[in-house]
Amino acid sequence: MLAALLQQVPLFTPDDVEAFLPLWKKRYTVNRGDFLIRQGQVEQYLYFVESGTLRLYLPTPQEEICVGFAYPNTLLTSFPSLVTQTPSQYCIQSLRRSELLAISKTDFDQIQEKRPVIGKFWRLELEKALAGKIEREVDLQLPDPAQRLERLLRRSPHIFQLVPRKYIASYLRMTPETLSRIM
Amino acid sequence: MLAALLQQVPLFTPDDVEAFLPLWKKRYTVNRGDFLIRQGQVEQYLYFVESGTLRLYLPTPQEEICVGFAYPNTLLTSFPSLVTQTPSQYCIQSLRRSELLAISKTDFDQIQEKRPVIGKFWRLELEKALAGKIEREVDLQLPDPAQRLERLLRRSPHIFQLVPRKYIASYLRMTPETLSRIM
DNA sequence: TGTAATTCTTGATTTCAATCAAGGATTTAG
DNA sequence: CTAAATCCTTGATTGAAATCAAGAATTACA
Repeated sequence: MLAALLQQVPLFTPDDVEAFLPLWKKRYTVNRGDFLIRQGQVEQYLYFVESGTLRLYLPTPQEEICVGFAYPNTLLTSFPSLVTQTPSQYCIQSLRRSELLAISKTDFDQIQEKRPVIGKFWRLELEKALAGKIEREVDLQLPDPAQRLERLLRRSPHIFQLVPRKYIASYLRMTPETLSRIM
Repeated sequence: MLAALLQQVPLFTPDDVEAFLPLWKKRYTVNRGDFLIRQGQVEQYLYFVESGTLRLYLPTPQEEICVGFAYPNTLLTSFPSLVTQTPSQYCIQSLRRSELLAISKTDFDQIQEKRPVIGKFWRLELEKALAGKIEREVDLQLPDPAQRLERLLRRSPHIFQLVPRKYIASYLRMTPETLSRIM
């Protein structure tokens, strides 16, 4: 599954894939409600979701602010913690039984040094992620809840099949009641 | 100025800097109100701000949504347009006389291929930018305007010296009146 | 430097989403 | 399969920020 995905990256030779794939050695199975990482822990892994659904959120005194979701074929990590090796602000919780593969930061850093093409792959992933966050930034600034919903429906309709509405509402910075009224 | 900054990047040898620096060959001077890029144009350059202040915004039928600022020693571009080579959604406007250096996308791509260390430099810049956007995403989701202001004051106090309040208000998704009342 | 343009502040009013509340639907898990 | 928990919907009310408005302060530039 990860294999299929990596094989389709045009940058990679079969040899690259063969070197990369075995580094994804940890297999995680997390049940509904379990945490992949909690606030305060330092992120050590980059994950690949094989099955299931997860939510990323920031716990605050007032509420849990949902900042993202992960589902099959997505990469997942507490990014700022991973790159700076500081305690994570965010929690990652599984919304159902989920299966993941993981590569450690050190293995990932090393193979990027050894194989520049994997460094380039990661650069392209970062570029995609950054462009996505810039889109998202605009979404969040739209003053009308219906507009925010519309943009999410357009860009990620599948989320509505996977994730309870209350989390989507938080992600769209509105209450579940408001989301219910405009859907 | 850019030279000083690049020399301080630990990754770079003097030879790297010598290869990189001359590619920043375009010099732009833009006056107050001038545009570096308008909606619909395809971004060709990565800019470095030598002096001045600029704002990045999304024009919408209802309002101009401010999504960022640039000031001396920052890199600047209409990022999604640059990486995907599609028309920019965003405008970049100068808020005062500003001077910039620019490197073309093609030159930048080429030197990253030739010198992996510059690819790595860019990867690290992307990681920083992405971590910053993730912080920003949380800032925008905070329901209380005073909290959003507080976080910006903490992280970027200098922009309050550089940028008219009305743009900062938009950036914080509130009206200038609200910002005035809570400052 | 003086004048026009722009930006900021403050007050009064309105609007729209949050909150509070309760019943109904769906999902989970034993 | 059933009970319990969770989640969603709908209505009534409240509250906080947007809007509207006007005057003051600041900044631009000729």
